[in-house]
Amino acid sequence: MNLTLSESQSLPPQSLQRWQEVKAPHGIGYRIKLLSQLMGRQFQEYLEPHDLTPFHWLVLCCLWEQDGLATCEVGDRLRQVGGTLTGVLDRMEERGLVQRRRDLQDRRIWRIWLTEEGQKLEEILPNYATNLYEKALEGRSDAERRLLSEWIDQMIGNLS
Amino acid sequence: MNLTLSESQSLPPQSLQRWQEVKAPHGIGYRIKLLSQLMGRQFQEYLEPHDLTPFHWLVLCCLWEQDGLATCEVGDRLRQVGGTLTGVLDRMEERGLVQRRRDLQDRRIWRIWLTEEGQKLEEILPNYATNLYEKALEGRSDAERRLLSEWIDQMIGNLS
DNA sequence: TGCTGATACTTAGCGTACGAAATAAACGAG
DNA sequence: CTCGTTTATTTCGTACGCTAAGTATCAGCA
Repeated sequence: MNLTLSESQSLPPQSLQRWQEVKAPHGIGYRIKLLSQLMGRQFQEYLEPHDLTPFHWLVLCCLWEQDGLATCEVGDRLRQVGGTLTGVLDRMEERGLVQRRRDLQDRRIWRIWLTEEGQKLEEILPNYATNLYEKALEGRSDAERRLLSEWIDQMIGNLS
Repeated sequence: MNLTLSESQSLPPQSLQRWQEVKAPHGIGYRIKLLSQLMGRQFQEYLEPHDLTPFHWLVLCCLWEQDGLATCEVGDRLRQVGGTLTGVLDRMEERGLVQRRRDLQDRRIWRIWLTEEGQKLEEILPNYATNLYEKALEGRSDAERRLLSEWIDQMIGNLS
């Protein structure tokens, strides 16, 4: 079996389907996730003093944008499956950053709400998301920025 | 504490040290690792039929380039710490892809050697590494390619 | 020869990450 | 109103990925 790219078109339909049906992220969450992977250690060292993992911070970013998201909505934004979220949210709840409450209309849904501590952190870590992204584009012309931004989008699956 | 990027210069020296002392990768291994993260599922689906995880494939790439590497040399190329490698190599050995043998000169070192099956896979998965990287740059002009390539290098820590 | 520090690797513990199976709740057709 | 399907979440098992601590070996030096 030859797996060169010229043959990537002939992947079983199901595989392609699964790749394409990935939902578009809302906001800048996934880009940040990508960057946090790229930045690696350096990124963690910013968060360490606050006893936050990158993942915790990403969840907080989502909630700062809109509090009371459902677990699956957070998953959509961060492109994580439910199984992963469960453990992360467990630890965040234990750590006192968020609280889970059941949706009153649809009792299948658990909504995630920021605690007071979670809200406070937004002020302590201001604009970090934007700055992290900007740093990657630092010193680039507008044309270059557009290209890079567009390229990232293409790489992670033709996002809007 | 303000964590905007303008203050990233004032990180404790030790932290900066740790970030900068990351060793440069040999060959294209780390770029591929980066791309495999970006490509995500799609990438795994290529490897699945061969019962390979992306990590297994990366280790194989290193060994195809040079067989009989020490564990720490593989770690350098893939930018992984020893603790991570141990488990991965355990599974690869169990799976019959590689074999660990002690270095005769320096008995602290365990060298990783491809088994027959590991060697065969090189022919089954030809040029995939290069093609994966090329696909990301597909349809770009030379100038754009240079920029993107340069930018990736910058992002992952000023590689050579 | 025996001590000391460096080096290569393993072990342990924690936190992601995924898919698949299980559970619970909502919903639509008859 | 009930049955089967869909949807939201959790649980389970496996595989990274990191740090810190432990073990074995080497290498230099008195």
